[in-house]
Amino acid sequence: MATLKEIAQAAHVSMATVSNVINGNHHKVSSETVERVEKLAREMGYVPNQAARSLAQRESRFIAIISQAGKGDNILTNPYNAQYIGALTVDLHEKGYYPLIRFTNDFKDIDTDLRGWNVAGAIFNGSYSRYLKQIRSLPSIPIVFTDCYFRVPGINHVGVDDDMGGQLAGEYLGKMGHRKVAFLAADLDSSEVDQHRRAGFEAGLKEYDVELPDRWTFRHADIRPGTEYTEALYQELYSAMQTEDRPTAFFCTSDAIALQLHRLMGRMSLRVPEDVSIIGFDDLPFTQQYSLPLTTIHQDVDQKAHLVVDMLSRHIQDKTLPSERTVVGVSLVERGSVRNLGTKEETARE
Amino acid sequence: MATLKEIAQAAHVSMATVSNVINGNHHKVSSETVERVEKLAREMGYVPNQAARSLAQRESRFIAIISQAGKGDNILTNPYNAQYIGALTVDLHEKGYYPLIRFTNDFKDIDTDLRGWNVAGAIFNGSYSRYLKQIRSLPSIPIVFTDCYFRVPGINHVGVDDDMGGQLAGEYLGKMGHRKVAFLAADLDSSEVDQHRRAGFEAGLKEYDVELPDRWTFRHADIRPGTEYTEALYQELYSAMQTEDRPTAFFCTSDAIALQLHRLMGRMSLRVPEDVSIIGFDDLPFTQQYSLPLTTIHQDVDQKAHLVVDMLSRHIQDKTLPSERTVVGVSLVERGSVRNLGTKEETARE
DNA sequence: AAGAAAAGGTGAAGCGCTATACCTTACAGC
DNA sequence: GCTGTAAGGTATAGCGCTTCACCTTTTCTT
Repeated sequence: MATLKEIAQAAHVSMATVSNVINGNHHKVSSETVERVEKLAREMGYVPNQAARSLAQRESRFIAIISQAGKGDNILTNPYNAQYIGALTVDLHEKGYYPLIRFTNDFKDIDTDLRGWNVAGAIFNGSYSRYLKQIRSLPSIPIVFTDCYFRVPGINHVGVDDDMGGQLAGEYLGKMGHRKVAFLAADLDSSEVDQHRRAGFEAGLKEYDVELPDRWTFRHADIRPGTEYTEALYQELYSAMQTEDRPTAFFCTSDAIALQLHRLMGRMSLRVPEDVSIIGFDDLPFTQQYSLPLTTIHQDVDQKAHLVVDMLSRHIQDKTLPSERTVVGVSLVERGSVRNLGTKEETARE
Repeated sequence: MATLKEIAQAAHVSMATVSNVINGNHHKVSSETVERVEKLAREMGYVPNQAARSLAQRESRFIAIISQAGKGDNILTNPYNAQYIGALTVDLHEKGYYPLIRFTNDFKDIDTDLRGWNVAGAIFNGSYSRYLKQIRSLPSIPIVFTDCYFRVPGINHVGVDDDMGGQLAGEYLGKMGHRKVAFLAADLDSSEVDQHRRAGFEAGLKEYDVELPDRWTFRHADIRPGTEYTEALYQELYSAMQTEDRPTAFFCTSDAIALQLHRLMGRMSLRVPEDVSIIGFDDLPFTQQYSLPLTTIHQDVDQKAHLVVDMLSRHIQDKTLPSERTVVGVSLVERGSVRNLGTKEETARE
């Protein structure tokens, strides 16, 4: 509860000097004074008042983390978001920042947070392109966008090579002899990420002359069990799987969806990979605990968080830095959820 | 970027009046003035500066969420924490508060956060009892403790009926004819929650004259795959399961651990529930996606978060309120991971 | 030896808001 | 007509910190 003023009085120096000591501007202060002030501050249990500091500096140590969600939605139920936001939080703390977390789609909320708290920077996760004009009108703080595909210059972006991920999945299924494949996304219509994964998937399949038919593109999966969306998906899948002409493999845009699919297939008494193959996307630590050894596209979420925080903090420190774009690579992790149907070449070789 | 002062000038009223309008103290202002000021504020895009407000009021709209973790640990990897902290965040936003999230075990960090930001309240998750004296010395803000067992009066606490949960598990295994049972916790030595679940478990077993031997109490499970802790656990489990005299059932203190166990059993080619039965704890939405239909003890995490935020906000509004303790009930959810070994009575009935 | 520059320091204006004390007018009650 | 009080409003002193302009003394440079 001691204030900077009290420290100054006790140390017989000015507030300016104490401020310099506390903030590490030691070049302005003799080392004896530094020591004396630091000792006193420690003894008196001094903790700087962040509100006062933010007010005086017109900038806080907050970084806004904005993630898409409806009002009242708990997006941390999704393990990808949890892992990613947790990693961001850890990295931010290490750089002396605090995460200001807001799960919303409402631009008014975002605006109020960003301006009200004088945040030092912001991280936008998801497809916020429709708010582009409004985001541009914000006070000019550094922003890093992730999980989105803006088509404008001058923004910082950390992306994942979604096209390549899709392509790897497509090529792999092709190589394993699958010619009738399906695609399953959480929200294909509004997620640019999902769209790119699909495009890459089609490209990968094309190398093996496989087409992805529209009727086997499932656009709206819900990862929670027992919701109406999940039931609707089940019905859709059920009718697709009951015909003789049915897909032999599914590419899902996340592991969470892949596991959901696995469960729904189980309800139809279809086994993975014996009856149907599944390939996922993400390869989160938690997924690996599942009994199903899921073949999936690996992305390094922790590294992504690292890059985001690093990029952002550099742009906060030097506002003249030109905008940057980084893409995190992906790789295929072969486990056991895709069956090898054999092809002419493949079987010949073995 | 407009300030309150500018609104005041534009509306030809004092700053005090604008402040009253913005903060809803309408009883001091005529309704025409209210309308005029609100209109102007909207037009000028006014957003209150939270730092200035916190400074003037000596209290911010932040609620600190303190959760146990080592430095650098991403506790949101654990799905229970993710669900719980996500739910807290949503509930706090609905009441106009902001979560100030800190994952740490270091009291200095906690102290700095709480005092530096002038938080309105705090939520401590985990076994912080060793810091009791220091917590008591904090500026007197309302605090709610969860997932812990303090033995002192005067604190607010929202707990889960861990003893009952353990007991239900014990009784159930007893009823299903299991006489050789094991127990698996994440961190039995330092988690009071785990200790209570174990005590309840023993009590439940005792009703069926079953004992929980010490050699079958596994204290340190790691939910991540492939870590050295996990490998160590595997070795321990392996030697326990290779003898003729081996446990037929396990009670795990969380679903995440139960899934880990399931996986490790799979590595030993032991099937659940055919070769070994497993009962978990938590029943999170995400767990239900797992292919193993896990019998588990259900706790309502969302409701818990609700109770915590409600209790805390009441205590913030009225600091004279006496301390409260609430316990959230649990129930057994029977799925299919426990095998019925049959007992004299049971088999007789069927 | 003189001037420049570096080192070490001070004072006080403000950042944007809240809250307290106080002021004015209207009018109800007797 | 006088008082009491409610309604509607104002002026301003902080909250705790940073920062800028400025001041003094010491230490080079040439």
